[in-house]
Amino acid sequence: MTLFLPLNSQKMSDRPVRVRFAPSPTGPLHIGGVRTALYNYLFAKKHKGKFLLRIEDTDQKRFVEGAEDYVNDSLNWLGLTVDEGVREGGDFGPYKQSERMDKYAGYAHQLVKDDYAYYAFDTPEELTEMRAKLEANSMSAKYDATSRMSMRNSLTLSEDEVKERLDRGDNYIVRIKLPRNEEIRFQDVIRGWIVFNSSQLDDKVLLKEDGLPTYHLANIVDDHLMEISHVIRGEEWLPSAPLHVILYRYLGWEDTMPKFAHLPLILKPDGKGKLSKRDGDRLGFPVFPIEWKDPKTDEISSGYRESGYLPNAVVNMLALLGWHPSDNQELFDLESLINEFTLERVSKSGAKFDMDKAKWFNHQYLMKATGTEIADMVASQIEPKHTARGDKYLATAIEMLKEKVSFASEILPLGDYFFEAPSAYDEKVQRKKWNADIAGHITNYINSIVEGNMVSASAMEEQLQAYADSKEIGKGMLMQPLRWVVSGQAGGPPIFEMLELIGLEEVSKRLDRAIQKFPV
RNA sequence: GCUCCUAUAGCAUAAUGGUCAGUGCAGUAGGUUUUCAACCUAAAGAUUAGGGUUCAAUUCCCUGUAGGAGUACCA
Repeated sequence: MTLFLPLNSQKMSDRPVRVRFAPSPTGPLHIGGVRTALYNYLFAKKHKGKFLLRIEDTDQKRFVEGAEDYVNDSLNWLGLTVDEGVREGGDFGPYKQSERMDKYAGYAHQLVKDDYAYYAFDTPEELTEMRAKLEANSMSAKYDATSRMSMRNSLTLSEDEVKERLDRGDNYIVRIKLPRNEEIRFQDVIRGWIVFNSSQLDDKVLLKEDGLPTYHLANIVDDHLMEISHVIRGEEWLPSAPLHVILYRYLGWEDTMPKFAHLPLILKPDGKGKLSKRDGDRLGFPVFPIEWKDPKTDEISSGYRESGYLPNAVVNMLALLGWHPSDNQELFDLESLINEFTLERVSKSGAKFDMDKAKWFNHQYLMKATGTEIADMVASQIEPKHTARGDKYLATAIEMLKEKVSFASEILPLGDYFFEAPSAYDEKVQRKKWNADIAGHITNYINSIVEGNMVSASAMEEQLQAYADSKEIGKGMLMQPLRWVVSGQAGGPPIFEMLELIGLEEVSKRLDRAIQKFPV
Protein backbone atom coordinates (compact mmCIF):
# COMPACT_ATOMS: atom_id res chain seq x y z
CA MET A 1 0.00 0.00 0.00
CA THR A 2 1.19 3.46 -0.85
CA LEU A 3 1.30 6.10 1.79
CA PHE A 4 0.28 9.58 0.89
CA LEU A 5 1.18 12.58 2.90
CA PRO A 6 -1.53 15.15 3.27
CA LEU A 7 -1.20 17.47 0.33
CA ASN A 8 0.03 20.44 2.19
CA SER A 9 1.85 19.01 5.14
CA GLN A 10 5.26 19.21 3.64
CA LYS A 11 5.80 22.64 2.16
CA MET A 12 3.49 24.87 4.07
CA SER A 13 6.35 26.27 6.07
CA ASP A 14 8.57 26.86 3.09
CA ARG A 15 7.33 30.35 2.56
CA PRO A 16 5.41 32.73 4.71
CA VAL A 17 1.73 32.40 3.97
CA ARG A 18 0.40 35.33 2.01
CA VAL A 19 -3.04 35.07 0.49
CA ARG A 20 -5.17 37.58 -1.25
CA PHE A 21 -8.79 38.26 -1.81
CA ALA A 22 -8.99 39.92 -5.19
CA PRO A 23 -12.46 41.15 -6.06
CA SER A 24 -13.28 43.24 -9.01
CA PRO A 25 -15.25 46.38 -8.14
CA THR A 26 -18.09 45.75 -10.53
CA GLY A 27 -20.91 45.72 -8.03
CA PRO A 28 -21.74 44.50 -4.57
CA LEU A 29 -19.81 41.59 -3.20
CA HIS A 30 -21.81 38.40 -3.51
CA ILE A 31 -22.08 36.08 -0.53
CA GLY A 32 -19.97 33.51 -2.37
CA GLY A 33 -17.24 36.10 -2.68
CA VAL A 34 -17.57 36.81 1.00
CA ARG A 35 -17.00 33.15 1.72
CA THR A 36 -13.90 33.16 -0.47
CA ALA A 37 -12.64 36.13 1.52
CA LEU A 38 -13.44 34.32 4.75
CA TYR A 39 -11.56 31.17 3.77
CA ASN A 40 -8.58 33.24 2.69
CA TYR A 41 -8.67 35.09 5.96
CA LEU A 42 -8.98 31.93 8.04
CA PHE A 43 -6.16 30.27 6.16
CA ALA A 44 -3.89 33.28 6.55
CA LYS A 45 -4.54 33.61 10.26
CA LYS A 46 -4.22 29.90 10.85
CA HIS A 47 -0.73 30.00 9.39
CA LYS A 48 0.21 33.32 10.95
CA GLY A 49 0.35 34.79 7.48
CA LYS A 50 -0.99 37.86 5.76
CA PHE A 51 -4.40 38.48 4.28
CA LEU A 52 -4.28 40.95 1.41
CA LEU A 53 -7.07 42.74 -0.36
CA ARG A 54 -6.30 43.55 -3.95
CA ILE A 55 -8.71 45.44 -6.13
CA GLU A 56 -8.78 44.04 -9.66
CA ASP A 57 -10.06 46.90 -11.71
CA THR A 58 -8.29 46.39 -15.01
CA ASP A 59 -11.54 46.70 -16.89
CA GLN A 60 -12.52 50.32 -16.64
CA LYS A 61 -15.72 49.73 -18.54
CA ARG A 62 -17.10 47.68 -15.70
CA PHE A 63 -16.16 50.02 -12.92
CA VAL A 64 -19.02 50.67 -10.52
CA GLU A 65 -19.04 53.60 -8.18
CA GLY A 66 -18.92 52.58 -4.54
CA ALA A 67 -18.13 48.94 -5.13
CA GLU A 68 -14.68 49.18 -3.63
CA ASP A 69 -15.95 50.82 -0.47
CA TYR A 70 -18.59 48.16 -0.34
CA VAL A 71 -15.94 45.44 -0.20
CA ASN A 72 -14.14 47.19 2.62
CA ASP A 73 -17.33 47.82 4.54
CA SER A 74 -18.43 44.22 4.15
CA LEU A 75 -15.17 42.72 5.34
CA ASN A 76 -15.09 45.20 8.13
CA TRP A 77 -18.60 44.31 9.25
CA LEU A 78 -17.69 40.65 9.37
CA GLY A 79 -14.52 41.32 11.31
CA LEU A 80 -12.21 40.10 8.59
CA THR A 81 -9.30 42.45 9.05
CA VAL A 82 -7.12 43.07 6.08
CA ASP A 83 -3.37 43.12 6.66
CA GLU A 84 -2.39 44.74 3.39
CA GLY A 85 -4.58 46.62 1.01
CA VAL A 86 -5.53 49.93 -0.52
CA ARG A 87 -6.58 51.38 2.82
CA GLU A 88 -4.17 49.48 5.00
CA GLY A 89 -1.09 49.99 2.88
CA GLY A 90 1.79 47.51 2.91
CA ASP A 91 5.17 46.83 1.37
CA PHE A 92 3.81 45.39 -1.86
CA GLY A 93 1.57 48.19 -3.03
CA PRO A 94 -0.18 49.67 -4.74
CA TYR A 95 -2.97 47.23 -4.06
CA LYS A 96 -5.20 48.43 -6.81
CA GLN A 97 -4.43 47.21 -10.28
CA SER A 98 -5.40 50.45 -11.95
CA GLU A 99 -2.53 52.03 -10.03
CA ARG A 100 -0.05 49.39 -11.14
CA MET A 101 -0.58 49.78 -14.84
CA ASP A 102 3.09 50.45 -15.45
CA LYS A 103 3.94 46.96 -14.26
CA TYR A 104 2.20 44.75 -16.76
CA ALA A 105 3.01 45.69 -20.34
CA GLY A 106 6.70 45.04 -19.84
CA TYR A 107 6.04 41.42 -19.00
CA ALA A 108 3.83 41.04 -22.03
CA HIS A 109 6.54 42.35 -24.30
CA GLN A 110 9.09 40.19 -22.56
CA LEU A 111 6.94 37.16 -23.34
CA VAL A 112 6.82 38.19 -26.99
CA LYS A 113 10.57 38.54 -27.03
CA ASP A 114 10.91 35.06 -25.55
CA ASP A 115 8.57 33.66 -28.19
CA TYR A 116 5.99 32.78 -25.57
CA ALA A 117 3.55 35.35 -26.89
CA TYR A 118 2.89 37.34 -30.02
CA TYR A 119 1.35 40.52 -31.31
CA ALA A 120 -1.99 40.19 -33.02
CA PHE A 121 -3.57 42.78 -35.29
CA ASP A 122 -6.84 41.10 -36.12
CA THR A 123 -9.91 43.25 -36.16
CA PRO A 124 -13.04 42.17 -34.31
CA GLU A 125 -14.62 41.45 -37.69
CA GLU A 126 -11.78 39.16 -38.65
CA LEU A 127 -12.09 37.32 -35.38
CA THR A 128 -15.80 36.86 -35.84
CA GLU A 129 -15.21 35.61 -39.33
CA MET A 130 -12.56 33.17 -38.16
CA ARG A 131 -14.87 31.77 -35.50
CA ALA A 132 -17.74 31.45 -37.92
CA LYS A 133 -15.55 29.63 -40.40
CA LEU A 134 -14.23 27.21 -37.83
CA GLU A 135 -17.65 26.53 -36.45
CA ALA A 136 -19.00 25.91 -39.92
CA ASN A 137 -16.40 23.18 -40.25
CA SER A 138 -17.44 21.92 -36.82
CA MET A 139 -14.10 22.80 -35.34
CA SER A 140 -13.74 24.56 -32.05
CA ALA A 141 -13.67 28.27 -32.61
CA LYS A 142 -10.45 29.02 -30.84
CA TYR A 143 -7.56 31.28 -31.54
CA ASP A 144 -4.97 28.61 -30.93
CA ALA A 145 -2.05 26.65 -32.29
CA THR A 146 -4.07 25.42 -35.22
CA SER A 147 -5.76 28.64 -36.22
CA ARG A 148 -3.26 31.34 -35.37
CA MET A 149 -1.16 30.75 -38.46
CA SER A 150 -4.02 31.88 -40.64
CA MET A 151 -4.55 35.08 -38.71
CA ARG A 152 -2.93 38.47 -38.81
CA ASN A 153 -0.22 38.45 -36.17
CA SER A 154 3.49 38.64 -35.63
CA LEU A 155 3.79 34.94 -36.32
CA THR A 156 2.36 35.23 -39.82
CA LEU A 157 3.42 38.72 -40.80
CA SER A 158 6.94 39.52 -41.84
CA GLU A 159 9.20 41.05 -39.26
CA ASP A 160 9.29 44.25 -41.24
CA GLU A 161 5.57 44.55 -41.45
CA VAL A 162 5.17 43.90 -37.76
CA LYS A 163 7.69 46.58 -37.02
CA GLU A 164 6.02 48.95 -39.40
CA ARG A 165 2.64 48.38 -37.85
CA LEU A 166 3.97 48.88 -34.36
CA ASP A 167 5.89 52.02 -35.33
CA ARG A 168 2.87 53.36 -37.12
CA GLY A 169 0.87 52.94 -33.95
CA ASP A 170 -1.52 50.31 -35.24
CA ASN A 171 -3.74 48.76 -32.66
CA TYR A 172 -2.45 45.48 -31.41
CA ILE A 173 -2.93 43.04 -28.60
CA VAL A 174 -0.61 40.47 -27.11
CA ARG A 175 -1.68 36.84 -27.06
CA ILE A 176 -0.02 34.00 -25.27
CA LYS A 177 1.44 31.35 -27.55
CA LEU A 178 0.33 28.10 -26.07
CA PRO A 179 2.05 24.83 -26.93
CA ARG A 180 0.14 22.70 -29.38
CA ASN A 181 -0.24 19.52 -27.45
CA GLU A 182 1.17 19.45 -24.01
CA GLU A 183 -0.15 18.10 -20.76
CA ILE A 184 -0.51 20.70 -18.06
CA ARG A 185 -1.03 19.45 -14.56
CA PHE A 186 -1.09 21.01 -11.18
CA GLN A 187 -2.08 19.94 -7.74
CA ASP A 188 -5.10 21.63 -6.26
CA VAL A 189 -5.04 21.60 -2.48
CA ILE A 190 -8.74 20.73 -2.37
CA ARG A 191 -9.11 18.57 -5.46
CA GLY A 192 -5.82 16.84 -6.00
CA TRP A 193 -4.25 16.55 -9.43
CA ILE A 194 -5.95 18.46 -12.19
CA VAL A 195 -4.91 17.64 -15.74
CA PHE A 196 -5.51 19.62 -18.90
CA ASN A 197 -4.13 19.43 -22.37
CA SER A 198 -2.89 22.68 -23.88
CA SER A 199 -4.79 21.90 -27.06
CA GLN A 200 -8.00 22.53 -25.13
CA LEU A 201 -6.95 26.04 -24.29
CA ASP A 202 -6.77 29.03 -26.56
CA ASP A 203 -4.27 31.81 -27.02
CA LYS A 204 -5.74 34.12 -24.45
CA VAL A 205 -5.25 37.83 -24.71
CA LEU A 206 -2.71 39.11 -22.20
CA LEU A 207 -2.55 42.74 -23.16
CA LYS A 208 -5.57 44.52 -24.53
CA GLU A 209 -5.72 47.07 -27.29
CA ASP A 210 -5.85 49.85 -24.72
CA GLY A 211 -2.51 48.68 -23.38
CA LEU A 212 -4.06 47.34 -20.20
CA PRO A 213 -3.58 43.76 -19.09
CA THR A 214 -6.36 41.22 -18.92
CA TYR A 215 -7.14 39.51 -15.69
CA HIS A 216 -4.87 36.61 -16.50
CA LEU A 217 -1.71 38.65 -16.90
CA ALA A 218 -2.37 41.13 -14.13
CA ASN A 219 -3.30 38.36 -11.76
CA ILE A 220 -0.12 36.37 -12.29
CA VAL A 221 2.15 39.39 -12.26
CA ASP A 222 0.60 40.71 -9.08
CA ASP A 223 0.50 37.39 -7.28
CA HIS A 224 4.15 36.98 -8.07
CA LEU A 225 5.17 40.49 -7.13
CA MET A 226 3.12 40.33 -3.95
CA GLU A 227 4.66 36.98 -3.09
CA ILE A 228 1.34 35.23 -2.79
CA SER A 229 1.82 31.71 -1.44
CA HIS A 230 -1.67 30.30 -1.95
CA VAL A 231 -4.38 31.23 -4.38
CA ILE A 232 -7.71 30.41 -2.80
CA ARG A 233 -10.52 31.30 -5.18
CA GLY A 234 -13.82 30.07 -6.56
CA GLU A 235 -14.22 27.08 -8.80
CA GLU A 236 -15.13 29.33 -11.72
CA TRP A 237 -11.38 29.88 -12.08
CA LEU A 238 -10.50 26.24 -12.39
CA PRO A 239 -10.72 26.16 -16.20
CA SER A 240 -8.26 29.03 -16.51
CA ALA A 241 -5.86 27.68 -13.91
CA PRO A 242 -3.76 25.78 -16.49
CA LEU A 243 -3.26 29.02 -18.39
CA HIS A 244 -2.00 30.57 -15.21
CA VAL A 245 0.35 27.68 -14.61
CA ILE A 246 1.81 28.15 -18.07
CA LEU A 247 2.16 31.85 -17.51
CA TYR A 248 4.19 31.21 -14.37
CA ARG A 249 6.36 28.88 -16.37
CA TYR A 250 6.82 31.27 -19.27
CA LEU A 251 7.66 34.12 -16.97
CA GLY A 252 10.22 31.97 -15.21
CA TRP A 253 8.39 32.01 -11.92
CA GLU A 254 7.42 28.39 -11.63
CA ASP A 255 9.55 27.83 -8.53
CA THR A 256 7.52 30.26 -6.52
CA MET A 257 4.18 29.57 -8.10
CA PRO A 258 1.49 29.72 -5.44
CA LYS A 259 -0.48 26.63 -4.55
CA PHE A 260 -4.01 26.62 -5.84
CA ALA A 261 -7.18 25.82 -3.98
CA HIS A 262 -10.44 26.07 -5.90
CA LEU A 263 -13.47 26.41 -3.69
CA PRO A 264 -16.83 24.83 -4.53
CA LEU A 265 -19.56 27.19 -5.62
CA ILE A 266 -22.61 28.22 -3.67
CA LEU A 267 -25.71 27.14 -5.54
CA LYS A 268 -29.33 28.21 -5.54
CA PRO A 269 -31.35 26.73 -2.67
CA ASP A 270 -33.92 25.43 -5.12
CA GLY A 271 -33.51 24.40 -8.69
CA LYS A 272 -30.25 24.69 -10.44
CA GLY A 273 -27.33 26.94 -10.96
CA LYS A 274 -25.13 29.39 -9.17
CA LEU A 275 -26.69 31.53 -6.51
CA SER A 276 -27.58 34.89 -7.96
CA LYS A 277 -28.98 38.21 -6.92
CA ARG A 278 -32.36 37.29 -8.31
CA ASP A 279 -32.64 34.24 -6.08
CA GLY A 280 -32.46 36.44 -3.04
CA ASP A 281 -35.26 38.63 -4.31
CA ARG A 282 -37.30 35.63 -5.29
CA LEU A 283 -36.85 33.55 -2.14
CA GLY A 284 -36.59 36.31 0.38
CA PHE A 285 -33.10 36.12 1.77
CA PRO A 286 -30.11 38.35 1.26
CA VAL A 287 -27.36 37.41 -1.18
CA PHE A 288 -25.22 40.32 -0.11
CA PRO A 289 -23.49 40.98 3.18
CA ILE A 290 -24.70 44.53 3.54
CA GLU A 291 -27.28 46.58 1.75
CA TRP A 292 -26.33 47.85 -1.67
CA LYS A 293 -27.85 50.65 -3.61
CA ASP A 294 -27.11 50.61 -7.28
CA PRO A 295 -25.67 54.02 -8.11
CA LYS A 296 -27.28 54.06 -11.55
CA THR A 297 -30.73 52.65 -10.96
CA ASP A 298 -31.06 53.32 -7.23
CA GLU A 299 -32.22 49.76 -6.95
CA ILE A 300 -31.68 48.39 -3.47
CA SER A 301 -30.41 44.90 -2.75
CA SER A 302 -30.90 43.76 0.80
CA GLY A 303 -28.02 42.75 2.98
CA TYR A 304 -27.53 40.38 5.87
CA ARG A 305 -26.63 43.22 8.13
CA GLU A 306 -29.82 45.15 7.49
CA SER A 307 -31.92 42.00 7.73
CA GLY A 308 -30.87 41.55 11.30
CA TYR A 309 -28.17 38.93 10.89
CA LEU A 310 -25.28 39.11 13.27
CA PRO A 311 -21.85 39.18 11.68
CA ASN A 312 -20.73 36.20 13.74
CA ALA A 313 -23.70 34.21 12.55
CA VAL A 314 -22.96 35.01 8.94
CA VAL A 315 -19.32 34.08 9.38
CA ASN A 316 -20.25 30.85 11.10
CA MET A 317 -22.89 29.94 8.57
CA LEU A 318 -20.61 30.67 5.64
CA ALA A 319 -17.72 28.77 7.18
CA LEU A 320 -19.83 25.63 7.45
CA LEU A 321 -21.13 25.94 3.92
CA GLY A 322 -18.47 23.93 2.17
CA TRP A 323 -16.19 23.28 5.08
CA HIS A 324 -16.57 20.97 8.05
CA PRO A 325 -14.48 20.49 11.17
CA SER A 326 -13.15 17.11 12.17
CA ASP A 327 -15.82 16.69 14.82
CA ASN A 328 -19.46 17.68 14.96
CA GLN A 329 -19.05 21.11 16.44
CA GLU A 330 -21.14 23.72 14.66
CA LEU A 331 -20.89 26.91 16.64
CA PHE A 332 -17.62 28.70 16.10
CA ASP A 333 -16.41 32.19 16.74
CA LEU A 334 -13.81 33.60 14.42
CA GLU A 335 -10.95 32.57 16.65
CA SER A 336 -11.94 28.93 16.95
CA LEU A 337 -12.62 28.89 13.24
CA ILE A 338 -9.06 30.01 12.68
CA ASN A 339 -7.80 27.20 14.87
CA GLU A 340 -9.87 24.53 13.19
CA PHE A 341 -9.76 25.59 9.58
CA THR A 342 -7.89 23.57 6.99
CA LEU A 343 -8.26 23.64 3.23
CA GLU A 344 -8.20 19.85 3.16
CA ARG A 345 -11.55 19.77 4.90
CA VAL A 346 -13.19 21.98 2.32
CA SER A 347 -15.58 19.87 0.28
CA LYS A 348 -15.33 19.52 -3.46
CA SER A 349 -18.97 19.69 -4.38
CA GLY A 350 -21.11 22.76 -4.75
CA ALA A 351 -23.42 23.54 -1.86
CA LYS A 352 -26.99 24.68 -2.13
CA PHE A 353 -27.60 27.62 0.08
CA ASP A 354 -29.62 26.55 3.12
CA MET A 355 -31.88 29.33 4.29
CA ASP A 356 -33.23 27.43 7.26
CA LYS A 357 -29.80 26.69 8.58
CA ALA A 358 -28.79 30.30 8.11
CA LYS A 359 -31.77 31.29 10.23
CA TRP A 360 -30.83 28.74 12.83
CA PHE A 361 -27.32 30.08 13.06
CA ASN A 362 -28.59 33.57 13.46
CA HIS A 363 -30.97 32.49 16.15
CA GLN A 364 -28.11 30.90 18.05
CA TYR A 365 -26.16 34.13 18.00
CA LEU A 366 -29.19 36.24 18.73
CA MET A 367 -29.68 34.22 21.90
CA LYS A 368 -26.14 35.09 22.93
CA ALA A 369 -26.38 38.78 22.13
CA THR A 370 -27.46 41.28 24.77
CA GLY A 371 -30.51 43.48 24.42
CA THR A 372 -28.30 46.51 24.01
CA GLU A 373 -26.32 44.91 21.21
CA ILE A 374 -29.50 43.96 19.42
CA ALA A 375 -30.92 47.46 19.88
CA ASP A 376 -27.83 48.79 18.10
CA MET A 377 -28.40 46.37 15.28
CA VAL A 378 -31.91 47.57 14.66
CA ALA A 379 -31.12 51.22 15.20
CA SER A 380 -32.83 52.12 11.95
CA GLN A 381 -36.12 50.71 13.20
CA ILE A 382 -36.09 52.53 16.46
CA GLU A 383 -38.70 55.21 16.88
CA PRO A 384 -39.20 57.65 19.72
CA LYS A 385 -41.76 55.38 21.34
CA HIS A 386 -39.15 52.69 21.73
CA THR A 387 -36.80 54.85 23.71
CA ALA A 388 -39.43 56.84 25.55
CA ARG A 389 -38.90 54.80 28.69
CA GLY A 390 -35.16 54.66 28.40
CA ASP A 391 -32.56 52.50 26.77
CA LYS A 392 -32.57 50.01 29.58
CA TYR A 393 -36.28 49.46 29.15
CA LEU A 394 -35.78 48.86 25.45
CA ALA A 395 -32.91 46.48 26.06
CA THR A 396 -34.89 44.47 28.59
CA ALA A 397 -37.86 44.16 26.28
CA ILE A 398 -35.58 42.95 23.51
CA GLU A 399 -33.98 40.48 25.90
CA MET A 400 -37.40 38.96 26.55
CA LEU A 401 -38.32 38.73 22.91
CA LYS A 402 -35.10 37.67 21.26
CA GLU A 403 -35.50 33.93 21.71
CA LYS A 404 -38.75 33.98 19.79
CA VAL A 405 -37.34 35.17 16.50
CA SER A 406 -34.62 34.34 14.03
CA PHE A 407 -33.87 37.92 13.09
CA ALA A 408 -33.28 41.00 15.14
CA SER A 409 -35.48 42.93 12.77
CA GLU A 410 -38.50 40.87 13.83
CA ILE A 411 -38.19 41.77 17.47
CA LEU A 412 -39.60 45.27 17.63
CA PRO A 413 -42.68 44.57 15.52
CA LEU A 414 -43.32 41.44 17.58
CA GLY A 415 -43.18 43.28 20.87
CA ASP A 416 -44.84 46.51 19.99
CA TYR A 417 -47.03 46.23 23.08
CA PHE A 418 -44.00 46.94 25.24
CA PHE A 419 -43.95 50.44 23.82
CA GLU A 420 -47.56 51.37 23.33
CA ALA A 421 -51.01 50.01 24.00
CA PRO A 422 -51.94 47.25 21.60
CA SER A 423 -53.62 48.36 18.43
CA ALA A 424 -54.93 44.88 17.72
CA TYR A 425 -56.20 42.18 20.02
CA ASP A 426 -56.07 38.48 19.31
CA GLU A 427 -59.56 37.65 18.23
CA LYS A 428 -59.51 34.05 19.34
CA VAL A 429 -58.62 34.88 22.92
CA GLN A 430 -61.37 37.44 23.02
CA ARG A 431 -63.89 34.97 21.76
CA LYS A 432 -62.90 32.09 23.95
CA LYS A 433 -61.52 33.59 27.14
CA TRP A 434 -63.03 36.98 27.55
CA ASN A 435 -66.33 37.11 29.41
CA ALA A 436 -67.90 38.94 32.30
CA ASP A 437 -66.54 36.49 34.86
CA ILE A 438 -63.01 36.63 33.63
CA ALA A 439 -63.08 40.35 33.09
CA GLY A 440 -64.17 40.71 36.68
CA HIS A 441 -61.37 38.53 37.96
CA ILE A 442 -58.76 40.28 35.88
CA THR A 443 -60.01 43.64 37.07
CA ASN A 444 -59.91 42.52 40.69
CA TYR A 445 -56.49 41.09 40.29
CA ILE A 446 -54.98 44.09 38.57
CA ASN A 447 -56.53 46.40 41.09
CA SER A 448 -55.08 44.31 43.87
CA ILE A 449 -51.53 44.46 42.55
CA VAL A 450 -51.84 48.16 41.91
CA GLU A 451 -53.16 48.80 45.39
CA GLY A 452 -50.52 46.57 46.91
CA ASN A 453 -47.91 48.25 44.73
CA MET A 454 -46.62 44.84 43.71
CA VAL A 455 -44.01 45.80 41.17
CA SER A 456 -41.98 42.62 40.92
CA ALA A 457 -42.80 39.65 38.78
CA SER A 458 -42.61 37.29 41.72
CA ALA A 459 -44.97 39.38 43.85
CA MET A 460 -47.44 39.58 40.98
CA GLU A 461 -47.28 35.89 40.44
CA GLU A 462 -47.83 35.11 44.11
CA GLN A 463 -50.73 37.47 44.13
CA LEU A 464 -52.36 35.80 41.16
CA GLN A 465 -51.98 32.45 42.88
CA ALA A 466 -53.48 33.84 46.06
CA TYR A 467 -56.33 35.45 44.19
CA ALA A 468 -57.10 32.30 42.22
CA ASP A 469 -57.02 30.24 45.41
CA SER A 470 -59.39 32.60 47.15
CA LYS A 471 -61.85 32.30 44.30
CA GLU A 472 -61.23 28.59 44.00
CA ILE A 473 -60.33 28.80 40.36
CA GLY A 474 -57.21 27.74 38.46
CA LYS A 475 -54.80 30.57 37.77
CA GLY A 476 -54.31 29.13 34.32
CA MET A 477 -57.79 30.34 33.52
CA LEU A 478 -56.71 33.90 34.11
CA MET A 479 -53.26 33.99 32.67
CA GLN A 480 -53.97 34.12 28.99
CA PRO A 481 -56.71 36.75 29.35
CA LEU A 482 -54.34 38.72 31.54
CA ARG A 483 -51.68 38.64 28.86
CA TRP A 484 -54.28 39.50 26.27
CA VAL A 485 -55.55 42.51 28.17
CA VAL A 486 -52.07 43.91 28.44
CA SER A 487 -50.50 42.90 25.15
CA GLY A 488 -53.36 41.94 22.88
CA GLN A 489 -51.46 38.76 22.14
CA ALA A 490 -52.17 35.11 22.80
CA GLY A 491 -48.53 34.34 23.50
CA GLY A 492 -45.33 36.03 24.43
CA PRO A 493 -42.61 36.19 27.04
CA PRO A 494 -43.18 34.95 30.61
CA ILE A 495 -46.18 36.96 31.62
CA PHE A 496 -45.15 38.36 35.00
CA GLU A 497 -41.80 39.52 33.74
CA MET A 498 -43.63 41.26 30.98
CA LEU A 499 -45.97 42.92 33.49
CA GLU A 500 -43.08 43.97 35.67
CA LEU A 501 -41.39 45.70 32.79
CA ILE A 502 -44.50 47.40 31.49
CA GLY A 503 -45.28 48.57 35.00
CA LEU A 504 -48.38 48.83 37.12
CA GLU A 505 -49.49 52.20 35.91
CA GLU A 506 -49.50 51.19 32.28
CA VAL A 507 -50.99 47.78 33.05
CA SER A 508 -53.85 49.49 34.76
CA LYS A 509 -54.42 51.79 31.79
CA ARG A 510 -54.45 48.84 29.45
CA LEU A 511 -57.07 47.14 31.56
CA ASP A 512 -59.35 50.15 31.27
CA ARG A 513 -58.74 50.25 27.56
CA ALA A 514 -59.54 46.58 27.08
CA ILE A 515 -62.71 46.82 29.08
CA GLN A 516 -63.79 49.81 27.09
CA LYS A 517 -63.00 48.17 23.79
CA PHE A 518 -64.49 44.82 24.63
CA PRO A 519 -67.42 45.33 26.97
CA VAL A 520 -68.84 42.21 28.51
C1' G B 1 -20.93 21.51 -28.92
C1' C B 2 -16.07 21.14 -26.45
C1' U B 3 -13.11 21.01 -21.80
C1' C B 4 -12.79 20.61 -16.69
C1' C B 5 -15.04 19.74 -11.87
C1' U B 6 -18.66 17.22 -8.78
C1' A B 7 -22.23 13.20 -6.93
C1' U B 8 -24.10 10.16 0.95
C1' A B 9 -31.54 11.56 3.43
C1' G B 10 -35.51 17.64 1.52
C1' C B 11 -30.77 20.72 2.84
C1' A B 12 -25.57 21.07 4.85
C1' U B 13 -22.26 17.42 5.84
C1' A B 14 -19.30 13.05 8.76
C1' A B 15 -17.15 8.21 8.48
C1' U B 16 -15.48 3.44 6.63
C1' G B 17 -12.35 -1.70 1.65
C1' G B 18 -15.92 -5.72 6.23
C1' U B 19 -21.30 -5.42 12.49
C1' C B 20 -27.54 -1.13 12.99
C1' A B 21 -23.53 4.78 7.47
C1' G B 22 -22.86 9.45 12.33
C1' U B 23 -24.25 14.81 13.23
C1' G B 24 -26.98 19.51 12.54
C1' C B 25 -31.18 22.07 10.05
C1' A B 26 -36.12 21.21 8.27
C1' G B 27 -40.30 17.82 8.92
C1' U B 28 -43.19 14.06 12.29
C1' A B 29 -44.76 12.25 17.31
C1' G B 30 -44.53 12.85 22.55
C1' G B 31 -42.92 15.57 27.08
C1' U B 32 -42.30 20.37 29.48
C1' U B 33 -44.58 25.45 29.46
C1' U B 34 -50.56 29.82 30.92
C1' U B 35 -48.92 30.66 25.53
C1' C B 36 -45.10 31.08 21.89
C1' A B 37 -39.97 30.24 21.72
C1' A B 38 -36.33 27.46 24.00
C1' C B 39 -35.41 22.73 26.05
C1' C B 40 -35.86 17.10 26.54
C1' U B 41 -37.29 12.32 24.28
C1' A B 42 -38.58 9.22 20.26
C1' A B 43 -39.50 7.58 15.48
C1' A B 44 -38.67 8.43 10.31
C1' G B 45 -35.19 9.55 6.48
C1' A B 46 -29.32 8.67 2.27
C1' U B 47 -24.35 6.17 -0.08
C1' U B 48 -26.92 8.44 -8.57
C1' A B 49 -27.25 3.85 -12.21
C1' G B 50 -24.62 -0.13 -14.48
C1' G B 51 -20.23 -2.72 -14.87
C1' G B 52 -15.54 -4.17 -12.97
C1' U B 53 -11.11 -5.01 -9.09
C1' U B 54 -11.73 -7.75 -4.33
C1' C B 55 -13.18 -13.10 -0.02
C1' A B 56 -15.64 -8.19 0.83
C1' A B 57 -17.02 -1.42 -2.05
C1' U B 58 -20.84 3.47 -0.24
C1' U B 59 -15.31 3.86 -0.24
C1' C B 60 -10.77 2.04 -5.63
C1' C B 61 -11.33 1.86 -11.38
C1' C B 62 -14.43 2.39 -15.97
C1' U B 63 -18.96 3.77 -18.38
C1' G B 64 -23.60 6.05 -18.25
C1' U B 65 -26.80 9.68 -15.96
C1' A B 66 -27.42 14.17 -13.49
C1' G B 67 -25.66 18.81 -11.77
C1' G B 68 -22.09 22.77 -11.93
C1' A B 69 -18.29 25.81 -14.07
C1' G B 70 -15.54 27.64 -18.13
C1' U B 71 -15.37 28.42 -23.24
C1' A B 72 -14.67 37.53 -24.24
C1' C B 73 -9.60 42.61 -26.13
C1' C B 74 -14.94 40.44 -18.20
C1' A B 75 -13.18 39.35 -13.90
